[in-house]
Amino acid sequence: MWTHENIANMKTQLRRLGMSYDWDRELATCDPSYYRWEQLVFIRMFERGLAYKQRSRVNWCPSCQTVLANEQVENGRCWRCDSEVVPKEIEGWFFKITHYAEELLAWCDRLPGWPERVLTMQRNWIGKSEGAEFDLPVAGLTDLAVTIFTTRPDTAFGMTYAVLAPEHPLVDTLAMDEQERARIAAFRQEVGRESEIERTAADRPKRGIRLNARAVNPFTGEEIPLFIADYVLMGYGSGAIMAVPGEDQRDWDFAKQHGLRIIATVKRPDGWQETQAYLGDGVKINSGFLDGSTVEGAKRTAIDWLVSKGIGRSKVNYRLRDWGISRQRYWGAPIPILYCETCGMVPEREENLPVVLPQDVQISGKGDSPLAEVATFVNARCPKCGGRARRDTDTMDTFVESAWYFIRYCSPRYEQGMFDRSAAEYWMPVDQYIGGIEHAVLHLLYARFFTKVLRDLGMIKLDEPFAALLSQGMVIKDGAKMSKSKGNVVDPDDMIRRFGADATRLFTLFAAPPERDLEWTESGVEGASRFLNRLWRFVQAHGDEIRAAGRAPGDLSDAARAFRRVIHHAIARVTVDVERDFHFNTAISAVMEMVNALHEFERDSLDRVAAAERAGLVREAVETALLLLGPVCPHMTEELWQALGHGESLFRQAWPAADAAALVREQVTVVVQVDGKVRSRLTVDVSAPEQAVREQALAEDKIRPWIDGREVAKVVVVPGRLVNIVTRS
RNA sequence: GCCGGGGUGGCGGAACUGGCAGACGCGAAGGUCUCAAAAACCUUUGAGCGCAAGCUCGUGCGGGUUCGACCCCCGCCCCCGGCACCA
Repeated sequence: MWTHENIANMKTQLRRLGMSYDWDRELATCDPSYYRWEQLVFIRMFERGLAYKQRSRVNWCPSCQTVLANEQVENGRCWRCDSEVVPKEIEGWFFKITHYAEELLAWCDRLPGWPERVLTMQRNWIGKSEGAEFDLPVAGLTDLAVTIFTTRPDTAFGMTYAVLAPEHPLVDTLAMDEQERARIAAFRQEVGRESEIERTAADRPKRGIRLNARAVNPFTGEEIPLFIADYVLMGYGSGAIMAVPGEDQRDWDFAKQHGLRIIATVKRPDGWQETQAYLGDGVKINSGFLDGSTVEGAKRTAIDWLVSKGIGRSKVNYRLRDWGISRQRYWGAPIPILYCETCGMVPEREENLPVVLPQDVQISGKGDSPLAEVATFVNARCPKCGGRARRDTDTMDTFVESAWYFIRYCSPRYEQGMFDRSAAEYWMPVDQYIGGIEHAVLHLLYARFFTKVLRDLGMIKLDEPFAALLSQGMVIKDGAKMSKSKGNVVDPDDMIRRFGADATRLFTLFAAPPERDLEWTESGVEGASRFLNRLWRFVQAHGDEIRAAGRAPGDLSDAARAFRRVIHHAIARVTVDVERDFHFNTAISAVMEMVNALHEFERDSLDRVAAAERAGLVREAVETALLLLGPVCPHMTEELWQALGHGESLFRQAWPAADAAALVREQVTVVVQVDGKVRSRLTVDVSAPEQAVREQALAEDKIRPWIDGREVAKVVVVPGRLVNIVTRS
């Protein structure tokens, strides 16, 4: 209900602003007829292991009472409500987006229509790092080893200790007695107490405790101490590291605190002070068989050695984590999985889809899904054996719904499947997608992932959903992003009431190019309104003249020809700006220039231009202005268009084409510079030969004093632009 | 720290492929109309100097390339965004 009311309000507002959407393709993602296909895809993904359930530590928003995906946490806070996120151990569903990490990354180089900053954000988020993984045997325990990941296998000879994440499962095995177990438990508690925000605060002293067990550095055969420390995270790599304090700043800090040995394995540059780790390039030293090679070479040699010994391999790690999609909310598509007492976890049968979100749900706020309270929903029959079964009570992240709606748009009423394949393959990919930058690693990443999943399920031949992306800026008012919580929102209805939809639209497009933030100022809207009023009044005042006017004659006076050039220049400019760059701001300014010139022409031409010529040009200018401005200010332009006696709508007219002949100039102004400084201007025929222009420039009265007594070393002539006279004293 | 984007008048922003920096709009100042105000219209509006013609300076800072640099190159500074004890 609430959702449908919101949709209705939003539609009213969009209509009021005169937005032309194809409402025939409208769809609601909360409609079971939409999300049933999502449930079907979920089942397909489940069958292929792309959707799986796992108990793990997740991000929990205590205010929304739900799990959040990593992408939905910003600086330790919920993207939606800004509350501090806490860790919580919970069972939930995940989509295996990590399976596509490499492809998602690789395609970042094949999306030339996307802004660089969005691609950068996605690359950062995926966070590929290449290195090696290998085992450190635990001293005295032949069958036990700690697997570590490093990007610097070349520094292995400098490994003077190793560190496991506090939560690392091996830690329990390594603990030797009750006393040590107690120390570990105490340390874990200390670390676990901290919030995400505290834990990620920069420059925090590294804490850790030493284990009784020791490991062996396989490169040197030496025994080294083992630690657990808070600076090693279970969620990345293998949750354990080799520590090389000589070449890693974190290890250096920790080693200094605990009095551990530091070995340099790369030759330092001259004058290097041993006050920090050395991260640069250089020749390997103190590194056995790696000595003498470069860092890059040593990395390869070290990996080859690990492989030959059978204890390690090269390894690529990604920062990207699987997409946690379970939500404990009362919206989003239900997860179509049942738990049968005899068959276990079973997906719903396809013919039983959709699993519909029940109505009349009580919100308990207990941290459980509200659906768990609805007996008629929870209790069901096993699709396999018909016995008693329980439904999964989580719903899918609503980002799943938005991850494919654009494909549904291609055939919104299609009932035989998620989409009509031929329609989808005809329309997709989206030629030009538009969205806010805040979705750089949310929606835009999920949509790319989901598209690839659909492709691999054999449903569509499509690698990427969006060929080109325009990421618009935010609306800024009084120095802050416009938002309800900041209380600085502008009510569109209020703007429309006071200035009209056209002026509101005109200002919005005029104030800045779309990819930049838009600074909202009321005086700017007033300015837009002023411009439109001026045009309105002009057309009212000249209506009769325009309606009576014929076409302007072919042979025009100079003044008329100059003005006609402005008209056609505007057409050319607007066409290019809009079609190529979406730079409506410069397009609009070109129309404003043209309209300004129109006022001037009307004022100054009375005694200089013949009446027929004048009326013809005024008509051409006004009609062109209306056509060019039509998409921006549809209401007023259509009304004026009709007022000028046109029976057919403005929006049924062809887009104007610039008359190449009108753009031609017979004469141009050429700047004359002496040593790069503008000293004079010349008006010359466009066809004037270079030599003549040069001579004319040199002969100029204003130029002579600047070159008298100096030797002219060189004269640069740029046809139609400038003459630069270079002198030597 | 790494990666990306930026830095141009009082403000939002223009400047096409290296060729007149500041288009267009806002704001401001002065004027016309008016008893007055609003609206509208006209003029001025990068800084400095000058009666003027005009001159000098000027696109974050310092260098460089070039006849010529907001634009290209090198070295910095600052702002915004992303990532970050990620091994």
